[in-house]
Amino acid sequence: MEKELLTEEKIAEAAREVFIEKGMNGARMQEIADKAGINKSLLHYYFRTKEKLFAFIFSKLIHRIGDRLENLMQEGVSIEDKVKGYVELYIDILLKNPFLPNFILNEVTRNPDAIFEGFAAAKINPQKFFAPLENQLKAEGYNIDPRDFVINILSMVIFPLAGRPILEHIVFNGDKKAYKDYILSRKKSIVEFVMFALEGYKKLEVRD
Amino acid sequence: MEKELLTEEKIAEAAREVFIEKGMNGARMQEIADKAGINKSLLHYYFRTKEKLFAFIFSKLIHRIGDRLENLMQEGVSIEDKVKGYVELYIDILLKNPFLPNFILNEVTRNPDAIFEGFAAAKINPQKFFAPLENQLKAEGYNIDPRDFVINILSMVIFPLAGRPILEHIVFNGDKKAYKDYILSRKKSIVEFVMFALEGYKKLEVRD
DNA sequence: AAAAAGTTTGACCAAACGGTAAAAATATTT
DNA sequence: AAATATTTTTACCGTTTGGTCAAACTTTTT
Repeated sequence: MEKELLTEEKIAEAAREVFIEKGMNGARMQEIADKAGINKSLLHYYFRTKEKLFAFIFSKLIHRIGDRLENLMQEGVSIEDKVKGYVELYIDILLKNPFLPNFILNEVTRNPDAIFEGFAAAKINPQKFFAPLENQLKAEGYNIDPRDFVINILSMVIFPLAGRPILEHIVFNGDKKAYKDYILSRKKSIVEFVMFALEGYKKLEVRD
Repeated sequence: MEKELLTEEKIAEAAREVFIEKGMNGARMQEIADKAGINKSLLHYYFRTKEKLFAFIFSKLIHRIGDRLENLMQEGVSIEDKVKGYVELYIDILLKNPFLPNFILNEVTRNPDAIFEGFAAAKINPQKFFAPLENQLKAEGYNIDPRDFVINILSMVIFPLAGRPILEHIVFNGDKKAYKDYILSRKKSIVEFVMFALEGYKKLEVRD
């Protein structure tokens, strides 16, 4: 009884890799089995269907992301330091997991309902997130919609990594090192760009 | 001879819709045939393989995008007006084609080589694009890396539309109208955000 | 050590898929 | 109108894919 730990973990790790790289549609149960060094039947023994295996992997992934978001909401940290911390953390994570952004964008489009159950289970709560942020922005004199603030930063961090092949080819002529150096340089330049923009919102009258 | 026009166009339109929504892997020849109101064999009569059909559709798409990019590079238009024009044009296009960003991000990851042949054929030339832009930015006193300038704007325009299901659910609690209104409001707010940021770059010393 | 429970394997299946071949229908040329 | 070329349909094929089943092997319980 209860010796299943090793095998199940090998499967989970293999499935995570294949799913993230190929997506639900592109992933093959055979490939996952091979990568885990086991039989395809054994895969169905542990996770009866592909759908169930996928749901399991995705749910774990979302939980990890939810936890990380939570950690970013500590009080007593200035807006600038939050921006800096967020940008650095996520660029590092995404550089190590190049397929993650596309994977999430994809699956969330392919099957929204199933995905959002995962979000709900991970207790990702936007109101707990936006309300304090809005207060802090106002307290530090930045009169910007907190949604714009968050979404603009998210965009500038994630998009260049999600669109890696495009940038790498079109902007950097296939020079992988130049691309990676550029992405790393964005740790500074995004913070700079955001803080310059925020400076402009200091001068604005309070709106509605 | 040469009556093939109608059928071929019906196929192209159906294929475009299915490919953009489901991607190359998710698309089914049968679904394309059904949507075009024809037989599956007839589909293979016009475009022998799925790969060929996909290449044809993708190539047309890239060409249209390349043309639009070209139009945005006219001289004699201020940076602010270029930002404004670009943001408005692309938000409108992407609102009408919700699956386009994810589709391109996806296919470019799935099969880069084939895709970049398409880019090359569409004569998308980054150097012709970045050099004049850098000059104009400097001429107007904005000491910012033109790559940051372009990529940040691209990010802020495309990402919230590529991640529509996520934003719609997490930020707007499934309220589609609230989401769409917000995206439309970004036509102004992105320009504002960018111009505020650019203001900061005016004060910077010229860097290498 | 026998029985029972859990794990792993190999052989196999039905459905879905991309694709083909030849007949049938339609249009074009002579 | 007969012959020719083109377009469309019908029926089918080989592979791939997710999934099953019973047998074999291993571990745990009695």
